[in-house]
Amino acid sequence: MLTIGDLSKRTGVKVPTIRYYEQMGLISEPERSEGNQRRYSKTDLERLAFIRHGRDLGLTIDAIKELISLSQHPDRPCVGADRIAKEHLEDVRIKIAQLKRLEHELERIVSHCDGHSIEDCYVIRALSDHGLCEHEH
Amino acid sequence: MLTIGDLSKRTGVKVPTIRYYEQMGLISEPERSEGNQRRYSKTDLERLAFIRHGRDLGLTIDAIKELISLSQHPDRPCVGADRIAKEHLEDVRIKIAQLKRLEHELERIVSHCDGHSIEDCYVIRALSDHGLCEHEH
DNA sequence: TCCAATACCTCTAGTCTCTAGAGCAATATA
DNA sequence: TATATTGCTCTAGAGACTAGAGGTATTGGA
Repeated sequence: MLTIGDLSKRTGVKVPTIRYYEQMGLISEPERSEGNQRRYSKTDLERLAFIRHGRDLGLTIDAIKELISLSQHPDRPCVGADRIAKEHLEDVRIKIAQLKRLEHELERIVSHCDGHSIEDCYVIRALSDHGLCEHEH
Repeated sequence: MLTIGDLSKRTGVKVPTIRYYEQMGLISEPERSEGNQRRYSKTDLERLAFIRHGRDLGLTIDAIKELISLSQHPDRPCVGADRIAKEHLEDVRIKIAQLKRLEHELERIVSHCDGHSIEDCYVIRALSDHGLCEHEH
């Protein structure tokens, strides 16, 4: 039996976050000690590690909830889980593309800056005038 | 004189968002019509376009505030503005690198999925067992 | 065994950047 | 003039936590 602090240390999920996950229905309400403190089993530890891992990969709470519910029906085909992962992959790729355009734009802006007065500052001017940008964004 | 709706159409910033920016002190309180409706000048339009542009580039409200206050002292050197842009560029690069690792991980997870039962689903297994990942994350 | 330190409890509110809705007033158009 | 559209304020909600107040349990050392 682990205390919430133990669980936190082992998974790297902060204590208030664990309670938050419980509230959101991601983990079930654990047993309690006589003094009303949460006591966790090894199963709870695994579940939380799963959640942590999903969050690290950028999945939303809802996506993780769905995966958990899928994983509780081991007989069904796993197309659902596959779909969630694929959709997320697509989102990640779009985000990368966006950020790359942004990187480009910022590089251009920064490289034009000569460090003199604000009046001529390319950073300020570029922000004021979209026309100075290379791409739409 | 522009109404808030005109301003919204011209800048692409939604009406409630404009009011929110006013509340946050990003734009000054505009004049009002006799019936208490906001009326904006061309200067307000430029300021809002500046903010919009900054937000599109991913700058925080605070960073934009700082840039605005810098731009109001045109005699000072622009190292401040330059620093803000450079720091942000660095953040963007870090984010891109993170997302790329993630993309890689997700690709691997998805490609292993055979579409059969959950029991053998690589998506679920990968989330349950960090050891199946290639990198730390 | 007692005391202090630490960890835990609940509850509320705050973070950030908006977005949505209720209920009502002003303005524009036919 | 009647109606449609747009505007107003205020409050609450989104997502995923985080922080703090005020109090209780548990643990380790003297």
